[in-house]
Amino acid sequence: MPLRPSRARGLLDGIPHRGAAAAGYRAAPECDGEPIATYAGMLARGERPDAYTFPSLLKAVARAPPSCARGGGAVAAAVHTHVLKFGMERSPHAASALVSAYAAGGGGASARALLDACGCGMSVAWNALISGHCRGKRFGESCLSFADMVRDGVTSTPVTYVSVLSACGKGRDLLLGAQVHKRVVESGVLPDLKVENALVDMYAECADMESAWKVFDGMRVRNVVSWTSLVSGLAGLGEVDRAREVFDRMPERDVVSWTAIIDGYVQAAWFREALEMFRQMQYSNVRADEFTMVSVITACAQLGALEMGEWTRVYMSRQGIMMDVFVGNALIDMYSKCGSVERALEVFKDMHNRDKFTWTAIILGLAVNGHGEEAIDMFHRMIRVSEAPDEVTFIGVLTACTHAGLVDKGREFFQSMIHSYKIAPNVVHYGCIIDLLGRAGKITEALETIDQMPMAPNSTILGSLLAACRVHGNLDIGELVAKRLLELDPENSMVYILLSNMYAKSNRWQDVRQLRQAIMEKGIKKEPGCSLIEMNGMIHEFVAGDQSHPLSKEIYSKLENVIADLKNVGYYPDITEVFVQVAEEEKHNTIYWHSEKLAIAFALLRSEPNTVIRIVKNLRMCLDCHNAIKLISRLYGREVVVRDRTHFHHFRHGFCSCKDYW
DNA sequence: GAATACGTGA
Repeated sequence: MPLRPSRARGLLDGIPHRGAAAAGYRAAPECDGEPIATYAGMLARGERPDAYTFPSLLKAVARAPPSCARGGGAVAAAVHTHVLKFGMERSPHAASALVSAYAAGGGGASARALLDACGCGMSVAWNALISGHCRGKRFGESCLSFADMVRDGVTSTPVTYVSVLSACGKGRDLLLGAQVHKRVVESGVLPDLKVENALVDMYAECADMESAWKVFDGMRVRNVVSWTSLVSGLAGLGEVDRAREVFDRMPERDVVSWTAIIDGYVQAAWFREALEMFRQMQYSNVRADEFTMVSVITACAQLGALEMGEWTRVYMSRQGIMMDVFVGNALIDMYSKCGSVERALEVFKDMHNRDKFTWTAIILGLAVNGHGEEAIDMFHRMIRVSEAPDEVTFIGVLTACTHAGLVDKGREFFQSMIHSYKIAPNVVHYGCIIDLLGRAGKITEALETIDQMPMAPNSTILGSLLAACRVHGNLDIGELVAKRLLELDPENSMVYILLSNMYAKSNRWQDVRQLRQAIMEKGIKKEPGCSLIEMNGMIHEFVAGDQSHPLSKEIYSKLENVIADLKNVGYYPDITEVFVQVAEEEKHNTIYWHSEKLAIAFALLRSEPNTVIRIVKNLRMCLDCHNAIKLISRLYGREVVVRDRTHFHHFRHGFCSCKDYW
């Protein structure tokens, strides 16, 4: 095992002769470069570091951006060089810190070698190994290290238990967690607040709430951490209501508890509740931090709440909250999901540290907003800076090919993903390929691909092929796909809508009637359409036919005027996708009152002229709304962005970015 | 004064 650090890259090279800044280490704004500069200054003054210097230095560089040193524990190695230079390798303090840093940075072998060599303060060094692996997200390694420690007969301390329990929880290893619990009880370290908290958290992370409560109830002393573990455990199980009850019962709440409940709402897709909790948090005198803001920005993204998303940046600068890589990534995603690629790109360009999430977010953002070629360029840039793409990155790349109509390129990327990057395609990747082929009109090939997939197609895949059949007028395969789709998902009202649309297009009115009959008989209900629009920081929700908005009267009369205007330029309502069994005239009303039309009427009433109208819809847009909005964008000179369940529609000058394919 | 518990992103 190498005890000498292998090629340490950059981080502390040149110290003490030059300052830290000249040493190839340029602290990014969110990265605290202070301790390194301090260390450099110390050496420059001829002072010798002592046993405590290196642990604090390592703590500081643990937060260094990955671009400074990547993999294999290079950061640890850089510091290791200095430790050796000053002959401090026998210091248990320095050695333990190094073990931890090596393990965290992926230098498991070096960490182990160092541990075996240092021999003193055994428990602490083992603890460092276990927790280091945990910090590096290698939970299995962490657990194995604990097993080795036990086998070597090294005494476990409370810190050992806390570290290994944390690894069990994060690695979802309930079996080992329960075994450690037994040892904890036998060891006699209880009662110990931190160990008990680690137990509660381990059980909560492993979704065993019963055991978590049992430990919690048995605790003589509890603190905010004990409570927060329960809150996040419940939230993680999707039981956000119960999480909220526990949250409300907590004797005190800190920023972590608040973030846990806010994020719980986000994970449960209760985005408005998440924002409401954030509002309450501001009243509670607990300051938000980067973690909180990531959840808040995510909620804004999902709601399409661009104004509020923008406001978070003002808020963060006022509150002194750093824009770290997590926040930056969340912002990129938020702008993308609000249909504002330009702003997403601005954030991307301003980011000093980027990781694979950053690249993936911008690739996806460009791709779904119809900038396929630029997305592919980004992918190549990502490869050039040696950031390794993963399966999500390829979803972005394949989506980009779909949007740019690059069938062959998409196929190439799919192959290179499998063979060069050794990523096994999942059902989503196949979905992209089906979409790619379907969109290009290669319906037969798409169907063949579905049948050759190593997994069963889901309703998304079949649905995308059905949509392709509609656009390309392939009724034969369309009927086939619809049948398979209904076997999979009998309540799927979209199937009937698309199929009926195709029948109508081929003048098969008898089939249209039969389809309608079938729907009536089966009692299939269409999920109500719902559109969100943000206005002056408020999120307004419209459901089809909904009259609950305070300005309802004005909105409906505005809508009537708009429809009259549209009819003057040749609009005629398209009711081929209307399924309720009512008179023709009422069918017209049904589509006039679709939620996105109400939202647009509201926007035309209340928003500033020339501003972009942004709507988020829960379902696929209907044909009629798509036609109507194209005309509205031309007639009123307004840009409209609609994000529906699967696509972005950027309407400008009478055209839609989806080129009528969705 | 080394190792330790709760909440982040595509």
